[in-house]
Amino acid sequence: MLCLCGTLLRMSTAQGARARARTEVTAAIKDEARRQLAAEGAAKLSLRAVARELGMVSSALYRYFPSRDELLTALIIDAYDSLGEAAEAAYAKVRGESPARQWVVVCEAVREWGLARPHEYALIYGSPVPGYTAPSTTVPAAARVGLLLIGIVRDAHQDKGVAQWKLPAELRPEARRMAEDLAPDLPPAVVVVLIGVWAQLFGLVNFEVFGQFNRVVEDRETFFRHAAGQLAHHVGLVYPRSGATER
Amino acid sequence: MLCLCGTLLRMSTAQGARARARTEVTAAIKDEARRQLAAEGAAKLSLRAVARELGMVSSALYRYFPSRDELLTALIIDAYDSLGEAAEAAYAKVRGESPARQWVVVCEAVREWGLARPHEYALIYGSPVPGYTAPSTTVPAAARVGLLLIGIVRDAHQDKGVAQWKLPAELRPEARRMAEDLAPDLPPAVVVVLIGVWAQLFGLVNFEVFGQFNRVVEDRETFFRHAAGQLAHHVGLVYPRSGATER
DNA sequence: GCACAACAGAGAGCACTGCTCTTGCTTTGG
DNA sequence: CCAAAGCAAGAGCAGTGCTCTCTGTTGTGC
Repeated sequence: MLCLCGTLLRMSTAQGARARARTEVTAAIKDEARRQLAAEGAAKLSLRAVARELGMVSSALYRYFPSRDELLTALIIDAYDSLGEAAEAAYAKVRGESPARQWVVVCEAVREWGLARPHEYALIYGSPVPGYTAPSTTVPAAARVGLLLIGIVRDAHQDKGVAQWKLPAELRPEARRMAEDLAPDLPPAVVVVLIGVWAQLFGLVNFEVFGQFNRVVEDRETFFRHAAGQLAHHVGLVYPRSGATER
Repeated sequence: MLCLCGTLLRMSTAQGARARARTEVTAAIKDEARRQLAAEGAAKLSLRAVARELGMVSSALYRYFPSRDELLTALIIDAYDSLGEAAEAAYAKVRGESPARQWVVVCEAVREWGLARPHEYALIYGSPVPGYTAPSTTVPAAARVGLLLIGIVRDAHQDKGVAQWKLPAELRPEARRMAEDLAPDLPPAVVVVLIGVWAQLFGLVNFEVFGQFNRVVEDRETFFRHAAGQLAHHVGLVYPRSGATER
């Protein structure tokens, strides 16, 4: 036990030359893979090409990633983390401001991240590429943006309460379940709307990143800000200036 | 001119044995490709495997589709059409009923179509697979569901008017533009919300089809019906029983 | 300090892919 | 009836993921 702890500690802090080289090569592989991903898309990402570009033979690459799909999942996790970081950074900049503004700013950060890296975005919010389901190792990284959005609503709720909708009876048990799992301190009705709005946000970003808005929406930034504001309104966050949109 | 017309007419009505064989083989190829698509996903769809299964040699297949990507775009168009047909069929069944109900029923049809054929759904609403942008030949087929939704709102509007939101000033020019292109007979504010809701609908379906709701939403059908109802509410369609959801 | 094990890279090779080109054969239209 | 066009087949090229074997190298326990 203690011995194992010691080993782990030593490996993570003062790693030997070999271990360091390993992490460096691993990082180099992921970097080059990310470059190819950005250039050509996930479909054309090739292990051999990555190896070639790195000046090593393709079989050597399998010492670091047991398969192409494993490389891809590593990139997926990194992408989730990068997106989460971008969202959290945007959130940090508006910490003191109104919940609605925080919400819109985080949404815009997600959108901008996706527009800047369409292929990485496609990796995580497009169709799942490798097999069928993304391995469960991606779950924690994937949850970051969602948790951030929940946090914003939670703060607003603890502050002065959020407007909430009345749920139809058939949805109430499910709503209770979801609230218990995700945010026990929030009213079930809010959690239900939140989950829906979460998906809808990525619907908006998807359509823009994947070009479905081409020749439909022109001034997409303004449009998105408006839509994100409506989503905020929908989860009960109200703009201080009494609503940018109203009946 | 006349001669050409005659030729075209003859080709489309009483096509020769060769032409018939060609359309038959083309259909068989697409069928087999669709089968493999459903079984393994777009990434593993292989021209050679399709040819093998059909008992022909791979090079022969290039007489019918000039490349793998062309085959895929053919499948994409078919998928759009199939989805559009499903949506229109669902719409036809509730023609006389309230706009809100029509809306929800069409949304549910989209969801069910996607859940039944996740890979075909991924082809059209997931990340664009072939190169970068889907060729413009897919546009008309792609618009069917959107036009159907617009139609529902238009009918409701002509009937008794729909509730509409006040737009912020910065969005008004863009709103006018969008309304002019898509539905000149609808108020710009409605069109803006409609486009947003259109994207949000597919955000909901995306998350469900691609498994983002796994371990988050359990009773997904009820949840979706509720969310679709809220979207209807959002575009100004109101339930006859004074709203399934209210403040 | 040294032997042994774990590791890293190289190369060959397998089965597969998309795609091209050439070669015969069949159908079709003038 | 015959040239032209359409079709299938086969060989072949360049590329892919992945495995296996074979060398060196590096780190570790005795």
